[in-house]
Amino acid sequence: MSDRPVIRPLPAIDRARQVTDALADYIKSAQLKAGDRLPAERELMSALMVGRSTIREAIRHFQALGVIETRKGSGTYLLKPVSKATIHMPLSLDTGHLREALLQTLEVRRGIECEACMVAARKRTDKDLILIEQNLNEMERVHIEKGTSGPEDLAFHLAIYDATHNPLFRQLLEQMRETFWQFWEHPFEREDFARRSFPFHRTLFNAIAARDTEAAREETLKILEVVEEDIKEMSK
Amino acid sequence: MSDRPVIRPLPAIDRARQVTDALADYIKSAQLKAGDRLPAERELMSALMVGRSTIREAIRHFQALGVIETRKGSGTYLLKPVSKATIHMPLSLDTGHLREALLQTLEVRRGIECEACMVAARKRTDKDLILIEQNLNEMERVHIEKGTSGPEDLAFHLAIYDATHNPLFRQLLEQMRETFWQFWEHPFEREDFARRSFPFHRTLFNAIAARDTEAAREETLKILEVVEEDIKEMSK
DNA sequence: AATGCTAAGATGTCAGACCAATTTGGCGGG
DNA sequence: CCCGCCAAATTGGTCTGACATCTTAGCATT
Repeated sequence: MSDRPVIRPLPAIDRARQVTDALADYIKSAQLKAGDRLPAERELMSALMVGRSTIREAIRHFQALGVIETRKGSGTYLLKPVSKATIHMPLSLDTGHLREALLQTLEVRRGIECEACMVAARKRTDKDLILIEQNLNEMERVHIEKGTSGPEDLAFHLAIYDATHNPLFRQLLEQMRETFWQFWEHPFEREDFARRSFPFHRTLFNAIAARDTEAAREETLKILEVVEEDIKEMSK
Repeated sequence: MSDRPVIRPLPAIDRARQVTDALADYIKSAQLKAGDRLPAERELMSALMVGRSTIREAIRHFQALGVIETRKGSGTYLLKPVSKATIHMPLSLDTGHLREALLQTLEVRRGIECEACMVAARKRTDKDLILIEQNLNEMERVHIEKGTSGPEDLAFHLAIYDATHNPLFRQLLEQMRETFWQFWEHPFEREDFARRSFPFHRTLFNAIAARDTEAAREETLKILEVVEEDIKEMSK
């Protein structure tokens, strides 16, 4: 019984890829931001003229990649904007204990973080420098006031990453932080974690301001050494 | 109306997570290696007592993470052994053009690669050193004989990554290479790509042999500088 | 023994139904 | 008029069954 030729001539290969691409394209074209809600599965289904299971498998794909999140009864939400051209690079880390995973990740982070600060020292514009200093001042203010500074510390480092004018640094380092926040026993939030690294933030800023790449590397290493010691201490 | 208590008492939360965990556990317990075939969907279905769609969504999850691969009509195959405890860290990279992506990635790679070589210089055992030198000798032999050495060059660097005793270095750097091999116009394989970096491989080895971390960093930087110049030249 | 064909088995997709959680809107009481 | 409660609509989660398509292996023919 001839289903006549084809309204949808695409059965060629890989409908799944087509759907993930279509989803990514929609996200891009609709200018969706993190937190925005995506169309319901049944809407996508009729819009793309594919079965619901196909839609769901595409959603699961992005879910695994940390791009979207589903909330039962509510909808699916965007976590990180993507496009069809986005390159996904999933890493799998196998270690015995969490402590080991943390330290190994820190070792890699040391390489990336040092390079980021060196590049920032070389490529930063005056505007970048102003932003970094603002975040540093805010961080120091909060630190002195409350004795600790979680979000402000992060903001300071992110400002440095942005000063590299290479988005990969921010994406990589931010994602590494996030991943371990998931596995961390949140309630810990030790008030004194990495507190000893506090003074090196100002010296790191000075190095970047002076465009002194080697000094920037030195100061970054000092900060990370404190982090390493504290991780070893806490997870003992 | 009592469906009586429960054959499957688990509807609690997250059946999907349960299935991915079950799959990961099976992979671990069955000692599956890369390339091995997993049970058919319908087998898993009856074994775990869940619907086929649930199984498929779990498979799609691992597929997105690069853990398994499905071949229509054949089966699903394991790419990277995992366990329930495996930490997955998906990275998403957004860049404009390929040239830009290559250079930005290289910038990050410089950080990681330098750190890897420095750590290798510090932590390498004598056995690691022997392996590295074997790969170096083979690479030099092929290079002199054929004028180029793609796989042998890779093997040399992988041996260095392994000498760090931190699996993350190998995973990250190998994955970065792989990812761009996908997007590369394969036919390129320019015979002279990075050829000028050839002599620095021996000096890098000497630095690692001498446990001289700073020298290892210097030689690695020289290699990567050649790579950067060649990328700029070729993608012009 | 080599070859070609068929059937079994696998994944890929679609459709329909029901469940459970959330959201929404209307209704009634304050 | 406002607030709170409850029911209906919406939405993701799962199961079942069916069919298509590709792969593989075994069988029969030459």
